[in-house]
Amino acid sequence: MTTLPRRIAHLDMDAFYASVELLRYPQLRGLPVVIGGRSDHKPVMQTDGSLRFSRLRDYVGRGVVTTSTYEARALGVFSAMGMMKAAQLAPDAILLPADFEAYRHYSHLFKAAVASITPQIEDTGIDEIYIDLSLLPEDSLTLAKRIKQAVFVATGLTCSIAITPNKLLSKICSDLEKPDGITLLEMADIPRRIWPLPVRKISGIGPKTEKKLISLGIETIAELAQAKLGFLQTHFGRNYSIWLHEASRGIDQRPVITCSEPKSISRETTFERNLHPRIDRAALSEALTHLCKKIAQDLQRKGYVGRTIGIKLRFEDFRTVTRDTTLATYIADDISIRRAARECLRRVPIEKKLRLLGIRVSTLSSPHSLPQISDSTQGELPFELHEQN
DNA sequence: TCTGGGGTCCTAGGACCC
DNA sequence: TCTGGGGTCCTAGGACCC
Repeated sequence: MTTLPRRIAHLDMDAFYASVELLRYPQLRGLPVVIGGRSDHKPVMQTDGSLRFSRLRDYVGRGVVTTSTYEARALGVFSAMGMMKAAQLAPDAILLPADFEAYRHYSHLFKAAVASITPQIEDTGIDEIYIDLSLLPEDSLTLAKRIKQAVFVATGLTCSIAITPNKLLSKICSDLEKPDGITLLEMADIPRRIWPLPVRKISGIGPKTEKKLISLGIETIAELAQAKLGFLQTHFGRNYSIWLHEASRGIDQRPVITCSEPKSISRETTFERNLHPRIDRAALSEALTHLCKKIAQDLQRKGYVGRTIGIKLRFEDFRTVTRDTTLATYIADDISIRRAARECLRRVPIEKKLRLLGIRVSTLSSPHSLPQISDSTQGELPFELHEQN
């Protein structure tokens, strides 16, 4: 029996957060708009009933750009850029705070629209999914158009879709015709369409690896494909080298994963100003308490308990340290989380000011799916034996 | 340009067990 | 005991993704 080539789609919403904001504020269409920063720059209603929007030039403080419209991108403003730099490049751009509740709402809408066509969907983020189309009868172009139409009808938003034999290629290709694009690609197209691209276009090659590859004289995916596996292995780990070698040839056997459980739940906060471990002790303690309460709510809302509690600290020089501890029992309440986090904190020597504090809960389990204890030991082991106080 | 917040996966060493 | 080898769990850090 021969196996048919797979047909995997990657669907990526176009400038998702910014586009959702434009649905709400259509008067901003065509203008450079930037989403990000703190949430104290919401539009203000004027006495004449019109809205007054903040401008990027008015922004002061920490924060990065979350998303920008294509008009703002044309001015050089991209995701993850510091707000202060963005303000220099586009001082007149409209500034809006991120509204994740609204984005999650539209995320549900577009995913439900695709699910009405096929349930073979892998969730990979708020604004993107993979879809396994292998078993559908229609040709790829018809499917791409149908999916885009369903998404537009459900949300009023456009997306870009690529359909190729695997996730790696579709992920690269959904970006090639943005916005509102359709890209179809087969293995035979790789030399012409994939190899000329810079290595960074491969999802999994980040800034560090890109820099290292360039220093080795490898800038394009074609040059990566020409590199001998043995050569790569002298500069990268064994597994990563094999992956680089295969990725450059468009090889990727990963399946579309239609359901998965979270591995960790975390909350972190960057302070408005760096906090001194002793002088600002009260503020730090308050931040810790707040994070623990939030994460306890998250766990409860999502129906998880966890037994590994970790902290993350970032110092003013940006050095980051983590500590975690695994308990004998699963917990989900803020008091227990805080107690474990405090123990972790005591193991870090803090000699610099702090800019970030984070809390993470991992080794998760759903309370109803906890390993059952046999009747004879119920109520004895392991829960009470190791109860922490 | 001093760089957010929520995640995943990988590596590597040590403890501990058989 | 001058010594083995595999498996699992725990911890810390790093790269990467959206």
